[in-house]
Amino acid sequence: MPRLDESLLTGLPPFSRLGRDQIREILDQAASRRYDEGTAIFEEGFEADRFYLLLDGYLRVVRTTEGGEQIIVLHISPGQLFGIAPALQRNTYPATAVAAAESLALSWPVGLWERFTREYEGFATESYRTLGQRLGQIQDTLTEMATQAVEQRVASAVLRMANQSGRKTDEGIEIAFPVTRQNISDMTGTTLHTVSRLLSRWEKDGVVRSTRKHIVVTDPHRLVLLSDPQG
DNA sequence: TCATTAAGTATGC
DNA sequence: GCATACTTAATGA
Repeated sequence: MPRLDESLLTGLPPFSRLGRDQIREILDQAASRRYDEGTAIFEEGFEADRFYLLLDGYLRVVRTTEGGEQIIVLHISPGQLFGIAPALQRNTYPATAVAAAESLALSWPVGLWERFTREYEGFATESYRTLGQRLGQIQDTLTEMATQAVEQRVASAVLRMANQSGRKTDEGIEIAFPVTRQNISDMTGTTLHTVSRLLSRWEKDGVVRSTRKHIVVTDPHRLVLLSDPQG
């Protein structure tokens, strides 16, 4: 395995307080792997033998119901830790992580978790901050699901992806990874047909522009209004 | 208001 | 040319 460059981790929150030598130590123990779009990094219920950091790409965190339907719980962006089951005192992964685009991740054996939190200043704090933020986001979507109409939920989901991964283009804010209507319906608890109809209408109204697996938010402000029940 | 069924077109390997 | 993505209309809970 090629030696990993220290610049991969410098500046990332979990490691920002560490010196060069410590970053070197951490990298020397890491495995680095590339994942094709659609590949699972790990699966729900399986033994959590490693924890991960996403260097490049985007992930969908997915849970499957008894009925076999998929629910997209959240997305992971570059620089974020994921699969941190040890922080939850778990020995199995609570969800499946799937590469939404071609992705690159580092990973370490769970056995190192305890040492990381003990020896690397800021690592524990950042991990729990990440968990807290995710819990907050999950709670938000949960309340949204229970209280808001479909159009508001879909608008929020699209905005969330645009905010998290959006890159600005002359057209507007472009979601940086491939998303299907089905994916969005898996995030919002509706059907792909309803999502398709909404996107078609929004496109006609000049709020978004979309082609297959690709969405650009051309009028973010209008979309924010659409996500608001008062509209 | 929204899911379901159904029947079609478009797109990309 | 085939699978996958997407669109649209009709129907009914």
